[in-house]
Amino acid sequence: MSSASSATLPPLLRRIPLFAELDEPAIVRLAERCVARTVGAGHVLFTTGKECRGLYIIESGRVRIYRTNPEGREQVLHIEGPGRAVAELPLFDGGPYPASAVTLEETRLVFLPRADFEYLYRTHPDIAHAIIRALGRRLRHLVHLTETLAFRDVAARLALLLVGYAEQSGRHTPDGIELTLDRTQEELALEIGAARESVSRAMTQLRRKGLIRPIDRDRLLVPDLSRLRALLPAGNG
Amino acid sequence: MSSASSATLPPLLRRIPLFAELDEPAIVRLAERCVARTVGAGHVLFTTGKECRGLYIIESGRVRIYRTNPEGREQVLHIEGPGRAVAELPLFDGGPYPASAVTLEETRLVFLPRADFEYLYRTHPDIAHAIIRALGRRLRHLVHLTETLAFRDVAARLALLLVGYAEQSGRHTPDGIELTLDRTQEELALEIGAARESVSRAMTQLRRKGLIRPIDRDRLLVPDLSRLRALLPAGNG
DNA sequence: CGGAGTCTGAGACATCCGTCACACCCTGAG
DNA sequence: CTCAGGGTGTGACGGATGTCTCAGACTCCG
Repeated sequence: MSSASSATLPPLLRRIPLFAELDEPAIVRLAERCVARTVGAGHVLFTTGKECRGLYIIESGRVRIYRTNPEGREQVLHIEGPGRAVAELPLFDGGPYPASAVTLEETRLVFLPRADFEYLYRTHPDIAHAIIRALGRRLRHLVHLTETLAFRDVAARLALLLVGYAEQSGRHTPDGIELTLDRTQEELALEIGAARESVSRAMTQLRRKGLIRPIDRDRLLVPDLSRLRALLPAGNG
Repeated sequence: MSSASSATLPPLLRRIPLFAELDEPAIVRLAERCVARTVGAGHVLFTTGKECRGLYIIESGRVRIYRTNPEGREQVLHIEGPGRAVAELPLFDGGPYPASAVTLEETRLVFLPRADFEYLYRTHPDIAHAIIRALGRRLRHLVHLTETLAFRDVAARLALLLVGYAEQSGRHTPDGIELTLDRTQEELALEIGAARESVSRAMTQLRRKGLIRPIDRDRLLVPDLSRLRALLPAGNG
């Protein structure tokens, strides 16, 4: 962890979408209050029920937000990457963290204490609005996740996840959409609320149906996205 | 459906928490833009994916927010009652409705068109803040629902629901907490993402363990709330 | 009184999926 | 090269739960 009143912080803050439109004095003031820190993979930022001290903004790396049950099973709620903020919600309603957060890889974070965050969004309505949009995005995602968990079997949930990846980061090729799966089946399982073995079996199932084709260890091809999508709940992507 | 520029609307709006703090001119202006309507039970207000036209505020009655899958199964996301707003989310991000809404009983609604709502929350930061809190409440609820669906069996999910009812509307008696269950098992099943028969079985299970005791057709007694709560996921209520 | 409709409880059954167990593959360290 | 460790594929098994079916109870209405 390192103090962050250095001269390098303001331009860095400006690269964060949330703060992009702030004027220079606001950025400088912000930089004085922020603390930048770099943490390794697997670092727990906060856990369910703990009091919220401030806002985390991801500069680089990825953070997984999840809930655990008493038996240790885990359900991933969402994964946030560079430029995204984490834990805006408890800042607004003053409640505890509703979930836990852990870094997936080495991650550089900017931490903004709660009081300064409040000042910021009260003086800058655009920031408040941006935060509302972020909350909205998260709410939509959770609605979707809820339906997925409630209705679909493991193969469909996996298909849903793959469609998401394909749309987000897939590369179009003559044979279909190629995507890099930089996660283990264990991690996929946490995201769709299933056991690792079930994911393995679901993969096999999708492969047998010709919906996906492995290329090598961590890449696969989706020959026909629409066929994969056909397994999904209707009315969304 | 009836126009609502009558003199009765302003005091009515003031009873709604969201607008409680508005000054008189704002309330009057708001009343001019609102449309009040009364609809019967089972009226569908909007469905998943449809474009959002404005904000609904419930004056009396109850509205169920839910998602359906292609096979017709339904998952209730939440149920809102008098004083609550419905569908704030799409108003902020301009997206479609993430879920569907239907009235559970005869319900009186105030409808506020989107453009007027935007003007309102841009000119009244307190309103924006109240809306954020409402979104936050909903987000917390969904996080909780997600964990419940992902982790717990039907009996535990039912126990969770009953604890909620007991805390919200239970009457304390010498024998324990008495609560009126004004819903059929079918409705309970939709809320916890289960089949009607499973709810029936879970009820039996809870009864056998002495966690609940039926009083009559639609009332039951919870002799010891803490024992019921013990079935729940740890760390929340 | 009787009949229709709704709600509930319960049994039979199939299915999905989590868990346990184990074999195989690949990689990297020694 | 050899071996340990992580990731993956697969089989066996049992438990939870959805579906189907039916019976009994209650309400409403004539």
